[in-house]
Amino acid sequence: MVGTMDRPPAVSVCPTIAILKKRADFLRAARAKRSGTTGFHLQARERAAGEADGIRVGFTCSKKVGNAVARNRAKRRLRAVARTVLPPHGRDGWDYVLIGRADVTATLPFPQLVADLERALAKVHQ
RNA sequence: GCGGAUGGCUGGAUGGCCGCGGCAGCAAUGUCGAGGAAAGUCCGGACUCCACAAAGCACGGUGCCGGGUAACGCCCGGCGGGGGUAACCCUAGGGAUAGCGCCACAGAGAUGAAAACUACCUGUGUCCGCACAGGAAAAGGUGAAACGGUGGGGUAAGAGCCCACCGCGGACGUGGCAACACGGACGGCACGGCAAGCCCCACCGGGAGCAAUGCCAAAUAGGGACCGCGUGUCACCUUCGGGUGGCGGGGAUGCUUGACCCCCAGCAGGUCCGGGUUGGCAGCUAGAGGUGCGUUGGUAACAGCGCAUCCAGAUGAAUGGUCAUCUCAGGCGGCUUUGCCGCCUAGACAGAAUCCGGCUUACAGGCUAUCCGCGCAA
Repeated sequence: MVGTMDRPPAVSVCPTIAILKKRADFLRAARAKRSGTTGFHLQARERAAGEADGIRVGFTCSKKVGNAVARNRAKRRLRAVARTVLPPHGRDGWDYVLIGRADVTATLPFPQLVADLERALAKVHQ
């Protein structure tokens, strides 16, 4: 099992991770870089100076994902993936938005989701 | 044992590692954290704001009877009707002499009855084929329904014309709180169905909803346009400023009438446009509370009392992610074959959003109680 448990200790590299709550932030992120994977979509944006500190992340699961149970489950898995991957791989000063997809976000093996996010981050950071 | 009927319960378990929200705490930490339907948003309430004398009309809902409840369209018990061998199930089930409307097709005729054709009887005529007049409403044919049915008497032929039984209506009596049930003098039989077509009757109902509502902060404007009312009148008092009363006008959130009340030079009210915020706090979770046990009343729903116990409050929205083991169901394989082991797959419906009581709908699998029919055994 690769991505599961042996993460580096979240000390030096790890800035605080905040949750996006404002609709405006989501809209701004949607106009920036994006990258699709099998399990989800990633949107990422480097904030202007002085906007906020740390890494910020938001999650979106529309009605297309399914009923309330399916949406919640997809969102929770995305949250778990973000918590695993972002501390080592995310960049300070960026906003990330993870968008769930119908069926696959809830059913794909967890290690694959982790690998997907790592790859997608590398892509948008270019 | 097989088949069936009606309820009730459950809705995977345990443990690592990593997390989230509320509360308490300086902190460490502690503690609590989705459902039987949280769902659909279909009823009923609590709560909040607005409106509110009252009456009438309109509109909407409910609709056998009795009870339960904060209330209900819910629940319990009973009655009528229908289905089933039975357990049991289904049932919008007030009024058709208040009125209107409808009853297709077929049929002569579809609702106060009227009776055409074939057929029946009598009379007259007759070219012996039948025609005309009258009687009758039994038989035939249509239809879901044709104004009682069967048998007998009776008659020219017939007919409730008469009689018996059945059906129908039914004064009255008995039982029941009632719906209703049972009996039934009498009536020769008239009085069809549809009210889930309008309607009538009885009862109930003000409107909008937690994005209700209240407070705070910030920011911008410190606005523009339009509408509506309008400088009443009389009497009395007066310190001459004004005050009181009557008349008149205006004001009622479905409409009309309208008691009381309020207003009638205030610089206020209403509508629209433009601009800003789309933040925080309260409401916000303990209430007609749930559950269990006991007890009292009641057939029951339920109510009273006692004890114990439990009680999420998020707001881009917490209550989880992942791994393992076990459990349960199915499949495959193996073996030491009433069983055991291994591997694989599957574990439903579904996520609180102010809170309660219901209803409806969805649901893998499992457990359980009572009852009925058949078969076998005794």
